[in-house]
Amino acid sequence: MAAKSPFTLDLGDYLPYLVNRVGTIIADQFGDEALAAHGLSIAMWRVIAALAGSGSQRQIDLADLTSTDASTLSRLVSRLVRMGLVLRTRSTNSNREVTVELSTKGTALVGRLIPVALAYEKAATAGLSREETLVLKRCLRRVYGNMKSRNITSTAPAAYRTPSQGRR
Amino acid sequence: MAAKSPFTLDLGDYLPYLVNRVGTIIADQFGDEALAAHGLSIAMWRVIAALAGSGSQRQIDLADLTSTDASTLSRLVSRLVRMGLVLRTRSTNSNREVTVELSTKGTALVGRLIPVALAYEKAATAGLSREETLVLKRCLRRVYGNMKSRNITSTAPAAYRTPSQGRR
DNA sequence: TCAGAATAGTTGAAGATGCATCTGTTGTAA
DNA sequence: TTACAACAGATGCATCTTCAACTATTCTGA
Repeated sequence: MAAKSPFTLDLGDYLPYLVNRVGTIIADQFGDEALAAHGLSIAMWRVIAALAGSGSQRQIDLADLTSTDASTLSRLVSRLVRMGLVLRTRSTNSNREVTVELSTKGTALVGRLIPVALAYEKAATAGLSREETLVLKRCLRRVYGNMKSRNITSTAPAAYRTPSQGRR
Repeated sequence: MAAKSPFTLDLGDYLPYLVNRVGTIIADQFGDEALAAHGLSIAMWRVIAALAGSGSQRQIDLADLTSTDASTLSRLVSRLVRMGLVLRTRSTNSNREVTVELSTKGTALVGRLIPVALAYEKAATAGLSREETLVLKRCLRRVYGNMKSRNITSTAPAAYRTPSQGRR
């Protein structure tokens, strides 16, 4: 096998490349084939899916959860409110916060889309053994944790995590 | 362990979610910390990295290689040409095609960035064993192949692939 | 308690992106 | 050949995203 020089780049073995193209192709297909018919974009789907998965959220937490800029999310939520899929109410415990939750209509829609989303996931992982799929997901969680803490340590003083952190 | 209902969504176990957030966090950090200083966006980096990894390309192949829309790529290349990083020449064998290649300056820049990119990849996979990293990458390639062929079969008549197709 | 910092959310404006469309070129088959 | 389809690339336009600036609220500690 060829030696790996630090000055050449093998895209097929470069993790950020692999991750980006997988994320793009799944989002494109799911968006075109499953979401478009409901007038939803991928960004909107991410919001209602996060609400379905984690319950009512403050906008800022939703932004983090969906990897969306807070300002983009603000406009996205406005749009979803206009569509009648989510409710935006002032948070009970703080007057500057806002709570976003699924409406009845939003719950119904996301409930119909979740099986479709899971079917896409199944198609995506076709041919992988159960163990491989577990490793794949566990590794992705770990990679995210690695990058996230890298970010934190550069902001906060020294919030190091043990090399065997989990995050489950 | 809790049973997996087809009507609830556990984001932390949902592949498209895991992939999207990993792709986003790596791109954001690499973009802000490594590319911005050179006046490069992630989209531009993807183009020059693809050229470094796979050599001169037609625009349409570059578009596929970088998961970028052909029209976006057209403008991206124009920008990179203006920056002196790539050259756009009429293809020798076809007059409607264009060949994009790295300039000397572009080659030099990408050569300095590749080690940085690989360092980010290393940071991202910290704590994963060599075997886990191999499985991770292999699975991502397979997932991409799965989605790509799904797409092809929906366009072409019946170009089915065997359930154990590879794609390396 | 009170001033200043931090936080949550919104908005304006610039830039990026994606879709539809256009031009020009190449491939196909009658 | 000639007509038509397919393809590569560029561009107009609408939309989306991002960054910075702004308002309003809450937290902090002197």
